[in-house]
Amino acid sequence: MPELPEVETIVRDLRPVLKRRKITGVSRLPTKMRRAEPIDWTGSLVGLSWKRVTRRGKWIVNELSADCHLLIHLGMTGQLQVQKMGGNEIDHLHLQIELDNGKCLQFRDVRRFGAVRFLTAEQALATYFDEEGLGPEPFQVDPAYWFKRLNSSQRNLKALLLDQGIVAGVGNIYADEALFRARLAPVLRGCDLKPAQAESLRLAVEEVLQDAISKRGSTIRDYIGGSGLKGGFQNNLRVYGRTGDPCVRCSMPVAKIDLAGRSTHFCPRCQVGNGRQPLGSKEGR
DNA sequence: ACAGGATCCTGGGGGC
DNA sequence: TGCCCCCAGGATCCTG
Repeated sequence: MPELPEVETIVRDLRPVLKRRKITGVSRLPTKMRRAEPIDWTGSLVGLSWKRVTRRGKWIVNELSADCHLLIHLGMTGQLQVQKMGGNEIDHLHLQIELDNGKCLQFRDVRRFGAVRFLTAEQALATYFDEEGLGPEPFQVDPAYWFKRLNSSQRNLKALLLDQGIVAGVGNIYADEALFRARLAPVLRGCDLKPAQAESLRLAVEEVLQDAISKRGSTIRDYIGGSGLKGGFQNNLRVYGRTGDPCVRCSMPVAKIDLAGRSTHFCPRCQVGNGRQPLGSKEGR
């Protein structure tokens, strides 16, 4: 389930491989993808070449010539790799872009929760994400903005972290991990946050994402990097997927609840809820 | 405004 | 062995 660190890893892997490559053909079209745009993919893409590969939130941004952009969202099971042409047949291949060096960029997505968008020069990228309501990058969050966005909401912290309009790129794994690092209970409401707690959460989000990037992300199930390598951060997760294991700080068993429609892992003892106590913890006020 | 559920989608795993 | 059911969760939509 790729979140920001996994997407960043893929972007870094693909960047040198796609640099200046020209598109010579499109041999698999994303027609089975959900929300697939009914455009002429071959006519739009063939002849264009890569300028840069970047990332915005969980989106992979391919900057192409003629000011066009190919945006790819991996959803939950998306994989993006460059392979040699004529390899083994691959299941769930939804986009195959042939390159001028005998290789191809393959977008595979078993569950089709991902998305592919093509933007022409007229559909400027500069305004696209703003219009989509995507929030700031986690490493560029203004502390005043952060406190205001959180503190003006009655929603719980888990839901706020998952909201891509507040901060882009955080998913279920790193939301739980950031809350653990900040010692804040996921059920705590934004409006209950004190400024210092909001700030420690902001820093925890930055820190956990940075740590995960340095380990090439977490491979829980399907994720592989752009070079086919698995991530290494799954071994550093402190609460996600560790239900019942002793908390690394206080040895209380890690709890799992359903929150904001997602499985949510936390330590009931050392993640404080400012009075909002989920499972009989004695912490907080 | 917010919570919660349903939806999309498939493969893996547990239980029987 | 085989079958059924549940689970995973990114984003979006709908309802209460």
